[in-house]
Amino acid sequence: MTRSGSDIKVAVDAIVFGYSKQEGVSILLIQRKYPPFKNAWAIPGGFLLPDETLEDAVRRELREETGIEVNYLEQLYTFGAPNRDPRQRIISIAYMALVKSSLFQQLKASTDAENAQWFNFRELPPLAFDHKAILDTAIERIRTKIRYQPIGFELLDKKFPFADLEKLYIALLGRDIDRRNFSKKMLALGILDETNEYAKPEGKGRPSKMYQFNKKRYQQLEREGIHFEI
Amino acid sequence: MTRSGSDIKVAVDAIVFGYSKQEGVSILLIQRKYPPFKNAWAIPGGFLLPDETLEDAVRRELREETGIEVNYLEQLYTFGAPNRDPRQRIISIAYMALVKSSLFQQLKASTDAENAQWFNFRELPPLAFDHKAILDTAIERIRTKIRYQPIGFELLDKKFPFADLEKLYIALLGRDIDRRNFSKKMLALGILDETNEYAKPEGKGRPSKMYQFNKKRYQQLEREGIHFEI
DNA sequence: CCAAAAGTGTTATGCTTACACCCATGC
DNA sequence: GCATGGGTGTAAGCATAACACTTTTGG
Repeated sequence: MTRSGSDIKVAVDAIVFGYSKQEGVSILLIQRKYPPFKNAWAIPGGFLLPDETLEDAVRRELREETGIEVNYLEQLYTFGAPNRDPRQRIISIAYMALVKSSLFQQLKASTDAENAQWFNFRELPPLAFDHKAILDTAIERIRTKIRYQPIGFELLDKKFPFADLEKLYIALLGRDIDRRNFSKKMLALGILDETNEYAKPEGKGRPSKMYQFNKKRYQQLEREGIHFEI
Repeated sequence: MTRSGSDIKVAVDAIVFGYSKQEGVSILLIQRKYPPFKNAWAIPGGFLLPDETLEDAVRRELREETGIEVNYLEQLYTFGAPNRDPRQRIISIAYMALVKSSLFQQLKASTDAENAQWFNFRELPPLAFDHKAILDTAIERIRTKIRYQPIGFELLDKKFPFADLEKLYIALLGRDIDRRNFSKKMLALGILDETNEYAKPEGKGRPSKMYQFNKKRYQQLEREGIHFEI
């Protein structure tokens, strides 16, 4: 075993996804105030403290830099190329985070997060460091994962109109999906519960029933070895 | 951004898988010579040097500790709980590595790797640190991944009898698979090329044709968006 | 009553699964 | 010639994919 590693630093970064029917899928970026890459956009993140877990570090950095609280966090990949930061060797453990729709919309509206800003995931600005690669990895991950794990619900509110779920899938997958087949599959699995609430109609159109993700039921199916796939 | 991280060290660890028809799926472990966990078995690995890539570090450590050269390497997960090492904070970036069958069998035979040893993946000894968790992650990963990515071939030789491939799947998945359906699917995709060689019969039974993985064809299918699934 | 969005069933097709007998070799 | 492992096809069932009209609301 070779003993070394002393002047290598460890950081965490988080790709935060938000969603609303109007804005689509968005990603939270911050604008750098100092060189290198001064004024460029970057993924929020920072150095790991000596006694905190990786996840705690991510949550802390997000709080400090953007004021956000996420409700889903998943480790993505660790980026460690020797020259990814021009100043010194930094290993970055990247996480993917998801924010509930209502919170995302509040944040969109507020100006609290001084230099943080949401960008549609298809119209991203140039990014600092190797953050483009990190982001691509995250987008790839969420796209793949939404097809066989119920992470989409983490981007929606507790109760949501069915059409919002469908639009989320369309936005992420970048292609149309058949509404009938989609609802058939979702409802057949029993992981969606109908509520007796209705969405307030916005402008025109028939108001939709509100649905709710049934996590218990999902975990039950998971234990039985039943997987869904869209 | 919080500046810190100075006395956190970075290590890489590798879960090395080997396979032979006789031995089944095996994992390479080393026996620790010094405390903590003196004499306990552990996953090979060590500290990252200031200027090497993560993959280079893994390959170097494997060479140093076990004399092995792997032909497939994939980042698995990063383990960083504050107390995973009793001495100090160590972040470990774990990799999964695969070794070709013939090389695995050479290594089994040789005593070069003084304190390194292969263990069947179902009969593992108690492990040092959090290495059990790392190993479980790796086993889970290879099991899932072999079903939709052609990583099984990385454990076999360039040319192999079809039955070996089948046995590898049976060993990894831990259940029988239907020989006819399995070969139908594999051959239908065209990712396996028949050679005109035959395996030397060992003892009894009809000798089997040797097959070869057609990587180009697989990459072609991948580009066309066609996925296989066992 | 018109425009917009929600809600809902049926059929065809392809894929997956289940299943059993013959073949080539060594001893 | 027998024991061992290799090689092969077909039919049923199931899941997926394709497809369009009716309902409810606001204006």
